Amino acid sequence: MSKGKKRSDCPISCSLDIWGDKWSLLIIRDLMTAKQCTYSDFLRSPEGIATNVLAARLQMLEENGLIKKFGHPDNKSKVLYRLTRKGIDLLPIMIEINLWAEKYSTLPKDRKALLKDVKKDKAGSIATMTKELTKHQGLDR
Amino acid sequence: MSKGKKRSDCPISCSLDIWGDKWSLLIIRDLMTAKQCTYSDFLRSPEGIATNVLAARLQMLEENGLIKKFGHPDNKSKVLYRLTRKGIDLLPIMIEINLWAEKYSTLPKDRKALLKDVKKDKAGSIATMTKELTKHQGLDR
DNA sequence: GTGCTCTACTTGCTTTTTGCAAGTGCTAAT
DNA sequence: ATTAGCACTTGCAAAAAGCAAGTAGAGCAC
Repeated sequence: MSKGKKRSDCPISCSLDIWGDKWSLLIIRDLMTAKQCTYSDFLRSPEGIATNVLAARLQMLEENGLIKKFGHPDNKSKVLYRLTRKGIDLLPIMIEINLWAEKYSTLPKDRKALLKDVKKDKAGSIATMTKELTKHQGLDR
Repeated sequence: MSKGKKRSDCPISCSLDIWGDKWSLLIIRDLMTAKQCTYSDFLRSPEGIATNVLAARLQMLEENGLIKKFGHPDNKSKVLYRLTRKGIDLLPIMIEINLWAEKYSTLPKDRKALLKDVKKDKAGSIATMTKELTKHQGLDR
């Protein structure tokens, strides 16, 4: 993946050039649920990403403006990763993936509860969740 | 990719296990726009998938029930690939990817026109497009 | 029928990417 | 001063992607 240029002008293809691999959306997922993560938070995720692959993905996601690095407020050796607006805007895609997966596979019950609300008012809950993420990343200021 | 088992119970992760690579969604895209494709149709797409990779993806997508093979009505040596319901249901995800890409990159103007309608009434146009696909695959009977 | 073409793949080989284990450099706590 | 935690890097083997060429069956053309 890394620095490959785009394969065509198709929006699907261009999007996949950025985050169309097995790991990128899991990083985004972690950031959407936890709001901010350290490098080792990502490593702790159940899927078990390899550390060198994680480093490569984080760099690519940052280069493409989906995430951003911050220093930890009270620990110089810690780094925090957060979503940018461009990253937050992947939320509708994530929601739809969840809904698709719900229809075609069995998922954990905590996810099911969350999706119940979403299905009642998709646009509304996306707006609410987006706002929450936006605020937490300090992007509203 | 191929036969790997699932990495976790997360719906995002499970979905990516099936179609989370650089090529699968482009195959789905082709089927959504063309309704049915032959092997060589896929090869002709602008991104230029390698023939062995295409064969592997088609097999995986069929094994996972997203697409299905049919014989060509008037030519035994031709094969037609079509979406199943499970594949058609990826439409909302594809739409959201298009919308995201529209916001963050420049896209061809024919796509822009299509998205204009979508933005006016997202749920409505997804329903219409799904119905059209469903009918064309003969899944309504 | 023989030969030629088209279609849907397969095979073999090189290059790139992934996965895994171990290591490095910096910070912070004991 | 030693140890521990964190954010990576490095080296190497295994897997996947990319590329070129080949194969098997169907469908004409003669």
